[in-house]
Amino acid sequence: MATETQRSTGRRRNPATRATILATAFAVVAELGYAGLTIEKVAARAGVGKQTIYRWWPNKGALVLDAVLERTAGAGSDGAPAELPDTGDLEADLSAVLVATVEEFADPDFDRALRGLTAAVIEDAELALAYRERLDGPMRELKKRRLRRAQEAGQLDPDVDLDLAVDLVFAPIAQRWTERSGDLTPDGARTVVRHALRGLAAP
Amino acid sequence: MATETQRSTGRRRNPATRATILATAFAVVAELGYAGLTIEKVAARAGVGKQTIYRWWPNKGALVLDAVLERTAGAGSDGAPAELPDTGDLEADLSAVLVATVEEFADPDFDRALRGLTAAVIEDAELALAYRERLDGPMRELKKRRLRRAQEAGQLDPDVDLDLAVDLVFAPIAQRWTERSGDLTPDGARTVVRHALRGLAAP
Amino acid sequence: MATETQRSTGRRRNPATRATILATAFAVVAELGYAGLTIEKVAARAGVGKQTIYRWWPNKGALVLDAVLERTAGAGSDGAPAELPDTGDLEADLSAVLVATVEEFADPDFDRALRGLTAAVIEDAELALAYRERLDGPMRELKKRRLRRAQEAGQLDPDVDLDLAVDLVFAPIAQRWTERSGDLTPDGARTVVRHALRGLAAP
Amino acid sequence: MATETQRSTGRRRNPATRATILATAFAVVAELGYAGLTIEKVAARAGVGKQTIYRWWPNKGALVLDAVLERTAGAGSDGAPAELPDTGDLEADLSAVLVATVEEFADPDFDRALRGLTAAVIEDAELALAYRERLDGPMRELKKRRLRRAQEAGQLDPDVDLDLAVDLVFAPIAQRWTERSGDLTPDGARTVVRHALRGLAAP
DNA sequence: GACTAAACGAGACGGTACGTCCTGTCTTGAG
DNA sequence: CTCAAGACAGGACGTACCGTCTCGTTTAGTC
Repeated sequence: MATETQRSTGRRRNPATRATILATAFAVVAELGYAGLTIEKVAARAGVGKQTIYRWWPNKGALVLDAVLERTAGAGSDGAPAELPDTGDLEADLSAVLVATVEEFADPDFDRALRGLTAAVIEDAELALAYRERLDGPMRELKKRRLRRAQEAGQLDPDVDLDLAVDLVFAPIAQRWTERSGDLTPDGARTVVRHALRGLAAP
Repeated sequence: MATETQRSTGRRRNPATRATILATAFAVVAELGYAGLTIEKVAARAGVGKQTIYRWWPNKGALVLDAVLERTAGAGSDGAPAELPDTGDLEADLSAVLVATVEEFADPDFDRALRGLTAAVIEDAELALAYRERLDGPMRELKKRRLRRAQEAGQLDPDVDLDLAVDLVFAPIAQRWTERSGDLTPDGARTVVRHALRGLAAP
Repeated sequence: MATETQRSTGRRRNPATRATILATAFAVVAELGYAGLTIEKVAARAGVGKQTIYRWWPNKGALVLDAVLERTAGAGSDGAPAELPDTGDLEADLSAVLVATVEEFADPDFDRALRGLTAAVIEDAELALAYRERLDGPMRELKKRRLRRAQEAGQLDPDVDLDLAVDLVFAPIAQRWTERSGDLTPDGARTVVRHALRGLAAP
Repeated sequence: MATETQRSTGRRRNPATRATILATAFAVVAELGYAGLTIEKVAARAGVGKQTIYRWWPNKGALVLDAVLERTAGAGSDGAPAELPDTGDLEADLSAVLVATVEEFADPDFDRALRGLTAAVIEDAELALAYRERLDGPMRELKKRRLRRAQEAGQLDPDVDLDLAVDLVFAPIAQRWTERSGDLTPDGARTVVRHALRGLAAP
């Protein structure tokens, strides 16, 4: 569902159709949630035959993953941002990123769509792999890059594993979102970053 | 779905039926996952009419929550453990708890059942509330109680919010589980605890 | 469902309950038809337990038969009329009876209730027997009595079978009702009687 | 349920499926009666999805009507007989037709199927209309045609309405069948015809 | 007056069927 | 070869009733 190979002959895949389907899928999952999303509904709303969806996506999860990817990639003018901010102040930079995330969660459409995708990912190991490779992975790479620079600057414990560092900084807020538990505010985010970084600081 | 008020007359609810349904629901979600769980399947396997399930649980999510609760409550002899270990060594105590969690995740049945419940919780706000009150809440209370004692003993920053502390210690491992990302090993758990506590320590 | 033997001891059957159930059953079948009639609905509307209905009637058909019987019996002041009119003018007398029948069919409640009963009777041989014995039979006896007097007075072919005579006079209108085919008017009824009697007259 | 308009595109209705469903429906109603007929049972026995039945028939009644029609139409090699017998002897001709009807009633399958249809027709006014137009109507037309020739030949009262004539001849036997009352024998049929014709004869 | 037994309301229960929705596949004609 | 349309077998949904089964209460009789 990631890279479709080019067919040699016959009518080619219509990119506009692909875009319509993904936009419709996003809209449906945003409105009705993952459980309420149906291939038939997407096909009907997109004015597309069911087969056209089944031809290119193996299941709901793959479709929603692509739909969310298409939307997040389209956010920046030229796709995803190439780099996290680096002002030299690590705490401020990470706080800014986390605050941005919190603000994204505040958009009901994005919230519901991402909840749908996450629900699918939890149960479907194969989809989880795709999710990590195509959505979470690139973002995590950016985070690690920023943290590596901090580590090289001596702001972080040189022995700490960067994946652990990412988890410590970002997981608490993510979990509050999934479980709708703690407060999901900019201030809450900043407090998390402060303590997480204290735990990762050079001893 | 928790406390049903007593009806004045008529035949009473059969507790054995309730237990059978919950046990069957757990088995089904453990075997087929949340998406593969069907009220019809549970009814058929439990030898019960569908209406008997719909009479007492409004949807799949509520049923699975009760099924998981019934199972975890039944784990200890007298229900849930009243208190987290307190040897005086905070890091060791929390590590023990997190390692136990990691080991629970290793049980495929428990893993799939909990994944099912979590998937439902992510999408259903009402269920999320019940989940927090009945499953997550009591456990979090225990954790906070242990941390409060440490805080009073001067082992933790006296200004830190205990909910934040819980999140910082436990969220990273939880997220690794949902996203099947980082390693879910006892050693990984211990490393998380070490750095999280360093971030929460008295300055 | 007809004659219940007296039990030696214990609480007796409440006749008011019986009446309420039958009245409710009639109302329900009049409103919703036989297919829409439900023991549960009757029980609920009558404010009665389902078991109380099942205790005394084996099925919907028996209940509806009793309900219709109760209603038709209650029509006359002292129950069913003991005799058909006998003015000496056979054609006029039979026309009067048939016109009365046509007018009964015009009452929507009675129409629907009787349709319900008839639908049940067509499929249920046992109920058909009870229907003949308790509803159709007595009425047919009255008709035959009137025709016998006419036959003895030489107004009818002495060789004609009286059951055949009843069928010839009354079946055409009955069939128009069941099939909603020909016109169900007093004039139509009178025309049927005229030709039927011509076919039964002494040669 | 009679004439489906042609759709512009998409897969066409499979006529073999239609035939299988109708044959199965006839078999089921013949075996279990109308009350015992279930869309689910028909679907299962026919190896067909329920939706395929609901797509083309709005309810049990319409299905059974089509099933009976398909069967009776398929009786003759080229469908229904185009004309009633006409030997010049009206009484003999009508007797032959009625005797044939009585013999059809003797076939248990046909009897139960037709009882099912009739039960549905009694309660459902819309179905009754379809029944008259598609089953009863054509047959009645044939009967009227035969009677009209007799009327023109001076064998019948020139003033008598032909619909009344049909009712007088055929309703008595039909009613005996529905109510399982009088005898349903060839001799009984002949006696009915004799007296009915006497009542319709030229004065 | 206490005891016994059935009638009665209420409603849980194992089932069956309803009519609808969706799945994933297949077929048809148009492009 | 793609695509929109839509038929198809299958299966689950959540609801409505079925007829049976407790329950606790009420009402007669019998002792």
